[in-house]
Amino acid sequence: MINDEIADIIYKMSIYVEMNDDKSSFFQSRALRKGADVISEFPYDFALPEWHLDIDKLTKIEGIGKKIASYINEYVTTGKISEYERLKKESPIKLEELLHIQGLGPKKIKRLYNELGVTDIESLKVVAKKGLIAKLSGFGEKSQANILENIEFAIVNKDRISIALADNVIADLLLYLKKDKNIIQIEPAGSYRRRKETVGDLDILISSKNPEKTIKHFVSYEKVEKILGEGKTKASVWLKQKLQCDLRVVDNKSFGAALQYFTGSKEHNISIRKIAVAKGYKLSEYGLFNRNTNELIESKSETVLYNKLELSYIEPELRIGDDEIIAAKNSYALKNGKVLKNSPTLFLPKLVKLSDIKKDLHMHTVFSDGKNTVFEMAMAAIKLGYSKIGISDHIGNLVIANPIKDENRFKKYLKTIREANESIKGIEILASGEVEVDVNGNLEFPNELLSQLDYVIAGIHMSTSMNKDTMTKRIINVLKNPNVKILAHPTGRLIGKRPPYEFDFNEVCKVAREEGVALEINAHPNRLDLNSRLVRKAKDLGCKISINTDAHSTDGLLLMKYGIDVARGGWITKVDLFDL
DNA sequence: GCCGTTTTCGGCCCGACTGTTTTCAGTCG
Repeated sequence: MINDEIADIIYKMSIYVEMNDDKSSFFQSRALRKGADVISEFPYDFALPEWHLDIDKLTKIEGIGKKIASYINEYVTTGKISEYERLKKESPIKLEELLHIQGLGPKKIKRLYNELGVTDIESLKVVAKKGLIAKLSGFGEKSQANILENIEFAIVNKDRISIALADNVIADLLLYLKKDKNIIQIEPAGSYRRRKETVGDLDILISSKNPEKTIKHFVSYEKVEKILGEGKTKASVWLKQKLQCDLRVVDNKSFGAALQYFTGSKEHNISIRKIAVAKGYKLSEYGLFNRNTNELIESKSETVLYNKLELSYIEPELRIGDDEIIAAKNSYALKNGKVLKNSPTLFLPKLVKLSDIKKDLHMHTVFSDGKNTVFEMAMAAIKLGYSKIGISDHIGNLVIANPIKDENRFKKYLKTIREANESIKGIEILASGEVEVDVNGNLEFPNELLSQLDYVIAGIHMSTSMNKDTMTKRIINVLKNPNVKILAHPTGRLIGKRPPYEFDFNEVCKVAREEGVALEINAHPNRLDLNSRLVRKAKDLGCKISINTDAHSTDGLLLMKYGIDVARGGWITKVDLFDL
């Protein structure tokens, strides 16, 4: 999303500003940094005209004033922020390069420049090797050695990783951590707990009978490549899986408050803390306190904490600092018989769970590019407790996917599925196909034949870089095909690899609702398409959502949980799901 | 640079850790 690009630039601007020593620069820098945080967590895409063109609307966002609003507008319309270009050009220092080095911030970088002429990693290396850094006041041998060590370390890229990869890393780490018998409670927090599609680092919260021993145990994990910090209550390490992991140990009686605090999002927490303040409380990771007497009110569980603030419990996936808090307020009031002002319509949803899922309508077999047979897929689905699956091999001209292209193969395909359905008990096997959509929005296979299937999934894989209008028409046209019941991975994005294609999402949702076509959440962790934000929008526009794995093997069926994560982030309940 | 039922000037979040000093500034989340 363009928001991340803007946030990144404004964050860098904050650093350039912070290099000035005066007090006003310090606060200016902090405001910029806060703005960058807000932008990166903001749930709507600033590329949408209703956002970046409307300066008044932008400045209503907490933390965004006139200046930052104009930066957003400028970046979306011109692709750059001239103030940033100016700051960068006028600075003799390759700041962005040097900031990658752990332990170097704006202040130290500035002193290294003023006193030793350091402008980039290369010149830093030279003065460090000469031993000049150790001689500076405030620096020392240790600092110099760390800088040299961290220069090598800075080369490693620190990209966000997919939630699926994070799941693997965490599973192994938790297994190890739990060997420490001092641990009372242990829970991953942060964006991992909020089930974001990618995570930048891992946060783990622990309560322990012996915090220091638990920390020692943590940093001794065999997959720790480097200890970044180690204290009495927290430690940070860099894992061999190229991921930072922060561990925090708290007193068991503050576990709930700490879990709430470390789960975030930052924006959500800021809103929650404001409510606390308005009610005469103070909220921190140590608990909810009476603001005047400092008396502890509650800290054991998240639920009671939210309830004390007259909010219903908010599921982590919803904690983005948007309207979930209003919904929680309304839900709480309704449940507790309080008078609701202005007859609100927004309440917290009862989110869909993995155990609610009893079918998967998008999967491939050996008929196209899948690894397993219809029989094997069906058996795997029975194991998962499903009552229904839809076999949906590629049909059309998508050559790389070994598609079904001719009538003979199509008939054989259909016959195989029908026979499997007859012979395999305990599950209903539907015949479908992921049919390629041509540039005009027609299916690449005769409709008379496709109508013999139970339903068709329309899938766009080719000619994806057309302009917005043409793409919108293309999608709408295919939605109007009476055989089509599901639109596969609607935006075509591949996380971190390919941006979504451009089309009018509102218009597509409108037609999808009219035509009774469900929009897919493709549960593959590389796709997660639609994303949570669009799912919420589709739901609000009355569309049904179909969560499918697009499995190409029996193992692929297990990825359903990632689709559920997205659905939950998009406020999806059981009734919003597509039924067939 | 942002914000405001004590507001348009004068405040701005904070706690843990590190490395340096010996009480603290800088960094990080």
